[in-house]
Amino acid sequence: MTSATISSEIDRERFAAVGRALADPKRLCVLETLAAGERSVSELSRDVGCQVPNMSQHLAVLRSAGLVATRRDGTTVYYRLADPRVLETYRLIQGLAR
Amino acid sequence: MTSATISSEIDRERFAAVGRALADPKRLCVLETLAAGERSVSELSRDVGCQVPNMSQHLAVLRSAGLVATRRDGTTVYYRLADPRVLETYRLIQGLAR
DNA sequence: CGCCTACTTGCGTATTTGCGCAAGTGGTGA
DNA sequence: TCACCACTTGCGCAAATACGCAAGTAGGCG
Repeated sequence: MTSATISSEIDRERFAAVGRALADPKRLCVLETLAAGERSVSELSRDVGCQVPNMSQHLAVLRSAGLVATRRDGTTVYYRLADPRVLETYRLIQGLAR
Repeated sequence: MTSATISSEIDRERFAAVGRALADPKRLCVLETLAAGERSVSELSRDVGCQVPNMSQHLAVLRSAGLVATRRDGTTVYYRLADPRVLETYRLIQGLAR
């Protein structure tokens, strides 16, 4: 299956949303961190090096693109990678960027 | 190899450039079109549905991200996918976007 | 050389995006 | 109920981006 599959404009818009989620270094850093296991917002904020509200916004982008999922425990929200293919995709991108 | 590989900030910036190239529906349409074989700028412009200068800029983004390559024949410039992994990555993204 | 075609680049503008900071929401425990 | 903690949301601003249009560049041909 090397043939071209032409998508609808609406579908391409959804695919582009995934691309946009992968278009920021901080969000990629989040994915790398989450590859080691789930993390709370404040932990991610500290590890990635940005303020908590900013991290929350980045996580919202990743979440709405379907790349991460959440679990709540008390007042703490834990984020994790939503699918192994997220890392797979990121690794492919890393390989392309040379 | 499920462990996390933490990249440098500089590397993540390059990875993010690939993500940015994949963050626009028109550019994704270009990739789908090029999956069927190389195309000239004017052909892509017609197929994707935008003006030639606009297409040229989109192609410059894809080119600087290393996703497409060019060949010149006379005054015509033909673009093609630079690597099979480009399509592979795009297909993974399509799969993630559900 | 002049002229045409194919493409690239520059420029102005409207829209989007990342960020900091302030304010709001929601769960927990005294 | 009150205070506290973790997180989300709203707002304003600077920077980046997509687009249309005009102008510039480059190769081919008479």
